[in-house]
Amino acid sequence: MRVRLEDVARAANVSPKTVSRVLNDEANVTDATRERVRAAMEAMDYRPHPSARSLAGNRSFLVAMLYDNNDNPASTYLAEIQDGVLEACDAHRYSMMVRPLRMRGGDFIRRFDALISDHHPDGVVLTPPITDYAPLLKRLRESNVPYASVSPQRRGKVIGVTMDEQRAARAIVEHLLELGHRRIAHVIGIADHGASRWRLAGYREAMAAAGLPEDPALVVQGAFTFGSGVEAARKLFALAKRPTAVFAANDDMATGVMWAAGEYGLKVPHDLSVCGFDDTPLSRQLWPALTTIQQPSREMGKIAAEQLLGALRGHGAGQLVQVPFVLQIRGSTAAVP
Amino acid sequence: MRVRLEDVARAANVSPKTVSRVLNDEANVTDATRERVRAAMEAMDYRPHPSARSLAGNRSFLVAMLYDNNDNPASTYLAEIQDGVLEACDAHRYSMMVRPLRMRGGDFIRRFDALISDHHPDGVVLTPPITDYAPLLKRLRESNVPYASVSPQRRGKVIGVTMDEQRAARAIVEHLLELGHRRIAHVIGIADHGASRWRLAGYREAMAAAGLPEDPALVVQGAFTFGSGVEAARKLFALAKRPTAVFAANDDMATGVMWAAGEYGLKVPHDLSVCGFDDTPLSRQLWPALTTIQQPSREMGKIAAEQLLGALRGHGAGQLVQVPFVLQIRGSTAAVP
DNA sequence: GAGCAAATTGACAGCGCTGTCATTTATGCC
DNA sequence: GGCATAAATGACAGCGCTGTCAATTTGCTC
Repeated sequence: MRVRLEDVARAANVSPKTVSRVLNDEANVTDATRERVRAAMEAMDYRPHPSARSLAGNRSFLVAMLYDNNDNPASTYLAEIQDGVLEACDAHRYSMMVRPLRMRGGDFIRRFDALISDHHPDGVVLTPPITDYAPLLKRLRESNVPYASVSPQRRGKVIGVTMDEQRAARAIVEHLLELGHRRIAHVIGIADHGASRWRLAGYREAMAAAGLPEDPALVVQGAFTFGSGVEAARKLFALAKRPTAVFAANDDMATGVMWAAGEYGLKVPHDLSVCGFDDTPLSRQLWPALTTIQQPSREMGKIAAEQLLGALRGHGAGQLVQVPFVLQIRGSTAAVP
Repeated sequence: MRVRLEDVARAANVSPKTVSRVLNDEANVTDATRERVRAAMEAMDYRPHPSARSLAGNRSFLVAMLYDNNDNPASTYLAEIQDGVLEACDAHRYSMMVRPLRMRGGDFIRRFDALISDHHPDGVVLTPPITDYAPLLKRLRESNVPYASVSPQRRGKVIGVTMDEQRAARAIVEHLLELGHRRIAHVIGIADHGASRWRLAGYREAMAAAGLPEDPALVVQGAFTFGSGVEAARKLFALAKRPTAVFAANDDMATGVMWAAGEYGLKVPHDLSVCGFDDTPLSRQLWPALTTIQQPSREMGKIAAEQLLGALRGHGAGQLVQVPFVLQIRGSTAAVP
């Protein structure tokens, strides 16, 4: 039979309420009592019943991770974030659920409300691009559900984790400039995503700093997908003055650019340097391997969850933590011929 | 304030217990009453409190999806399975949690027990290679936790979903044979995984059927990773009589083979045909794109979860459903020169 | 329409915990 | 040492449901 809190109380010779206090790390228990109760719990291998705790205490010990499964970023990125969130939740004995939540389609808010009333999460972790969906943020505040964001566009009072994507983008374009490239193209991601904006801004910043005026023909719209990278590249290769290097806003599109280069008989990196952003496993498996920006996604998921959990447990308000990036230089970029 | 079952009962002019019966689709409620209660629930947008239900009814409405995060298959594969499981759980108003569970390391069973006593899932979905880990299966039976498996090795009384991987492997090797290849190599996956065994068996079956004796030098051990594919390919390319085609047991290894081909100056598919297994998104993004076997992973996750949920809700015992595969012929395979 | 079995409905306790508030014990101060 | 105050502990109700079993209604037979 299951060991209940009452059994532990009897064994430690205290009231159930005191055991509950120890369980929840509450104040007003002498060290001696606390130790005795802890020992009893340990000895009996006591496991609190989550539903009972949740029902009586009016909280669920549940964190929901929300993602968009329609404009969603690469699944490996999400899987890594998820892994990090899970790790943090486990450490704090919270459980985690994942919720795909299609942003397009009018009933987004209704489905969010259903999530809340069906599962009562104590808090929510938002992943891009959901981090910036205003109606959702509004609803979260209204319903008083704490949340943390991974790479949100707006800073301010938001808690969670970011990386300086603009500086990273600038760094990768500077790498191309150092290799002697001047006609450097950029393939933009989905227009309103923060990732797209920052990466474009970093590109512009580096180009401007190098004294190169922007050539609108070299900045092409993409959509973060492989296919959109292929199409963007075709436009670029059809130009009279073709670029010598392309910086795509993510690895999938960069892969598309490399594919299109194959189509046009362009050798990477000899005839064309290509770089991406994200350092997906894929980027190491291409031939040649892709120069890109490594983002510590798993770590970012973990940090976002930790900020959320810290806030939930009243350890201060939580912050927006910034993590470093790494420029991964591989075979897809080389000096201009 | 939250709408409770009691409120619905009052509105429908019945006892709380009757509302509970309607909620749980129990027998012995007249159609008229049932309809009246349903209408009241609808009108009040009633949402049962999961913890209360769980506490009183001694079940959790929770399904746990277990995966191995150390020998784990490609993350996109798992992400798709997860998506399917989630879809099925949602449809039946169950919640889902994901649990990475490292198979190596002695405390596997202890961590599994912790999962059960911490979260009380009503059932478990197993993904490969965890599906075949005997100590776990034993423990599941002992603790009487229902489970469904995705691609289990053992058949018998197991419920879940499979694909005829041997026949699929045979089909892809037959495709190579039809292109005129005779020296066809195979790169094996991690030895004791069902996937590796079936795919090897299919390869052998096709070769034997074509009257080709097995050349041990052409069958190389890999480990399902990109790197192991590269290494396996180097061994193959170093042979005096190099193969004209390679069938790798998954796409990651096939990608490694293509990479190694680049190293050796071999053109795919002109000098070497390569094919894989799984149809990961990656396989379409290579140049040339990879001939491979498409597995309906998402669908498989959904089916496994449905079998489990069906069994949980007493709709019969559940079955082992077999799903079809599709041979995706792409640019990486061509006629022998 | 009485008599009986079967179907339907309801009363009530209790799942395992925590919130509230009362009670007991320790601590500090003159 | 006596008193005021704070810290520690406990009693008890109740969170929102469902299981058990008793009460009531319905349908059937003769």
